[in-house]
Amino acid sequence: MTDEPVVTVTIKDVARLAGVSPASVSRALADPGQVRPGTRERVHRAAAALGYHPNQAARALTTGRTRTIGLVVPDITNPIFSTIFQAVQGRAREGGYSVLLVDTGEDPATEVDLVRTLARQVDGFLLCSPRAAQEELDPFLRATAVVTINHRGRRVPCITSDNTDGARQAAEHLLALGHRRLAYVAGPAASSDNRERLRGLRTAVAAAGAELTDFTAVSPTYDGGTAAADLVLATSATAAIAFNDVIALGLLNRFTARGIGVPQQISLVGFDDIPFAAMTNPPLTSVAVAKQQIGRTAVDFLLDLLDGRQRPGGSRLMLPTHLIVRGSTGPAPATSAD
Amino acid sequence: MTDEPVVTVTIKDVARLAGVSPASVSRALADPGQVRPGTRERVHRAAAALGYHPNQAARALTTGRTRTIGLVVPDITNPIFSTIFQAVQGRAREGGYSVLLVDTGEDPATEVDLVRTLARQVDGFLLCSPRAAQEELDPFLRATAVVTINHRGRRVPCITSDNTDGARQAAEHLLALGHRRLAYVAGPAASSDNRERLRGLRTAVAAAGAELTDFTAVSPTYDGGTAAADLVLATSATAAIAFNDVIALGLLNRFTARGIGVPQQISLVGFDDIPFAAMTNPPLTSVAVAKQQIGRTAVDFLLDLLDGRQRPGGSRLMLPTHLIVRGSTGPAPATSAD
DNA sequence: AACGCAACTGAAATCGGTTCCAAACATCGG
DNA sequence: CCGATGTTTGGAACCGATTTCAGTTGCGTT
Repeated sequence: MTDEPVVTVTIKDVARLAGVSPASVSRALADPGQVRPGTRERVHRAAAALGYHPNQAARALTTGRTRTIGLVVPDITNPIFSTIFQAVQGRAREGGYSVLLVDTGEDPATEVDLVRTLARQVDGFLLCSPRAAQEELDPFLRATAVVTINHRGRRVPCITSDNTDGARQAAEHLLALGHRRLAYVAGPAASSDNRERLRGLRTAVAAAGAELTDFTAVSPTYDGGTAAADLVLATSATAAIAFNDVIALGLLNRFTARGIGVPQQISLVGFDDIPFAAMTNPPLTSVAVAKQQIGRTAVDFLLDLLDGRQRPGGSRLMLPTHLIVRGSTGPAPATSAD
Repeated sequence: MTDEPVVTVTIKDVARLAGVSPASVSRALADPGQVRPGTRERVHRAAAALGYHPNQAARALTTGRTRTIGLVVPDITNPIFSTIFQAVQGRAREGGYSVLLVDTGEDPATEVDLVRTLARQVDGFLLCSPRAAQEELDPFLRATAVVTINHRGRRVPCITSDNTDGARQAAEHLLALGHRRLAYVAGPAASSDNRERLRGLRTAVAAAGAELTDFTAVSPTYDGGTAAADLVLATSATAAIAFNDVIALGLLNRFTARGIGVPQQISLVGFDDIPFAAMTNPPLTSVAVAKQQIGRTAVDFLLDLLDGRQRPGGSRLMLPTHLIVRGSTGPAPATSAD
């Protein structure tokens, strides 16, 4: 049992051991060019010997930088968000940042509240699929650095997916299979993703002279999907598109439970291409988004913002989407062709 | 466009407005009993008027408390961990704490490394299903407050599930269905959960005079499961138990892909009872653990530790598990009864 | 009215870094 | 060899809170 001293080792301890002033230690560690090679060497050796790790709180106090970024998501159990988290954490760590994850439970009020109380503790926020109204969040966008993900804000840097095109791909796939009556199970009204997906569907469906009905799911969750399933079946739609895969899985489950064959009687398409989409029976056709790149780029944008760097291409990026066809979509049933 | 001052409002500003000293503001806000009702009233009004939020970094510097706890998980995309995160965040927030989520990517070295570098930034850690060897983490257990989840450490407070009993329930369920040759697809060797589950199976299977083969999955993930599926089929086992549901889903997928009927030809049981387990076809029989209570209690234990409170019952809790029978388990195939 | 005690308040020290400023030192050209 | 210049370095102020310590106030006694 090593009885190592649990006392905290401060910059002064390092300074004493290295035989320099605390100021020099700070410089040697932060900006090696400021200090003579010999001194730098001694400082580094001393720091290593003592196992010195700077106190982030003290550093934050003077610099005003916490080196922490807040990632705000509606529901971390949705794999789309946990995957984005991993990408964010990876990139953040490369830049020396930690990630404070905030789950708002899909509740706009909670979202606003948490952002407000945490605003002073982070250098900036990554707002992922915000559910709160733009106006609610506006005050913070002014006071704190913010990059939005999956949401096209007014003058905020943002990373989005090409939802309109993804929706078009999904619709055309279904239309090509002979479907003429489609149903869309929508997500949160505040979600710009949702609006864009709906718009993409409407355009493609209208161009083909087909029909589109839309419902709003109670919540963009599995249970929201099961609840919406019967509504979809009550229409005579032969294909359903869900706002996201989690809803789609809920639909699938309820369809199967009611003995409706997928895709024999109804085809089903989701969004996001979460890993579980490939595991269901039948596996789910889905519109894939670039989760990794979304997460990494969002961090890049935020760090640029914090460091006052200007992006050459501007801080708005729209990433392409692509349809992944699996077993949940098939030809429209012959019996319902009228 | 409201042109509100974006300048930070400090305790001095509040003090000036309230006509008292900063010290009194601090007292009025922190400990209302210390200060006269009239003063308290004025301070609160001033703070509210200015929208004062104390600077956490400054507070952390004097108090030595960051009011942040670190939750370390192997893989946040595994729903068991994201669910635990939600429970942890909920309870932490009630106590005025934020949660720094750390995903180690199932890598023991990363785990040790991240814990080391973040140790100074949090008041304590919740180590969830740690993959690193006990000795590796020991130094931190001394220096930082730590509560382990899903891992029985030596003298560390811990929250675990009754894995042995859960495994027993699973085994007896299968034995009752007539299965005589079982296979266990194991998880990480460092996981005490894994060891206990294996032990529980061994005991129950031995008592019934049946057979148990075990394999170690490449990783406790979906892909690990698909990879292990063929190994399982190569034995003549009629039932497989997986270390967790994610592995089980991988097995299920591969079984289905190879045309093996579940449960007609092979029965399948997972652990954790993640929401997706109910969504597959067939839905997965699984051993449920008390995710919510695990997360909440872990926070309680950690806060007790930080505040120097002593738990009456000691800081070790084992929560019961229970088998949830779904469609993936059925009678052993008659043809293979020998 | 004077006294003692308790409750309240403010000044100042402190936490552990960073950074400005000025002093010390080294380097170079003339 | 001297002064001018540029590079390193240490001292001290500062960030924004908390907390100790001592001083002030208010109140109840006698």
